[in-house]
Amino acid sequence: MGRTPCCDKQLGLKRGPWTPEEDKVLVDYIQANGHGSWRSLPKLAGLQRCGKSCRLRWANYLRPDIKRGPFTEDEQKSIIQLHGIVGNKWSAIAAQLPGRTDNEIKNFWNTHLKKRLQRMGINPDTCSPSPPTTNSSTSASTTTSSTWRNGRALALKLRLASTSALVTLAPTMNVSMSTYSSEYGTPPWAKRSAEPGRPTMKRRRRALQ
DNA sequence: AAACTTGCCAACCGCCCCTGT
DNA sequence: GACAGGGGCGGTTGGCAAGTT
Repeated sequence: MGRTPCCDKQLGLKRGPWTPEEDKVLVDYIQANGHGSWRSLPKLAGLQRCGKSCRLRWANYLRPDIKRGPFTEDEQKSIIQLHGIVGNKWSAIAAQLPGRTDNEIKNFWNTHLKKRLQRMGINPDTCSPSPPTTNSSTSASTTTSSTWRNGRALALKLRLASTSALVTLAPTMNVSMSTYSSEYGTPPWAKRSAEPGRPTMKRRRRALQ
């Protein structure tokens, strides 16, 4: 229904890593004109990229308000707590961490936090102590890819359920509604989506080049 | 020093939702 | 109400650097 073929399928569009020249073209264009329609942006800016790629590059890397550098202890705690509540809703988590991108948080979770929790004997999916993997589908925090296949539907449900959802989910993480609100402000599911364009940590490899 | 393995992360892919017609 | 276009999201992948053998 209404789904268009990915713009990436167009012939002649460049893919892969962005060059500094492309970055500059994109930044200059957006700063001068705003991004407007992402689909038409590449043509207007003179980029051989699809709009989706431009949006991702801007959101994850080029935006000026991106916070670079390692995650602080507080940020890590926040990620763990929020993940226990909303699961793999990276955009919702990112919305609570100014300057961090969903992609960055997702990568950090998968490469650092998940392993750390596992080493501590904590199930990263449920944030509960060393649960025997029972495949219980009743846990709202069960975040395997299959369970969260329709993650956006869940996000919608959370938004609709509003506070009651938090009341249901919070016990998993020992986070009460008042605690959550005071610490993080508006719950992520109360927002339509994450704040667009939270760019990414600079790439270590590139920095070394 | 070379070969191999592991860790990391930017970018891609495909799905779904929202909005306008 | 149905459809189409566009944007956003989460999962996955590819490639490079660092570490190990």
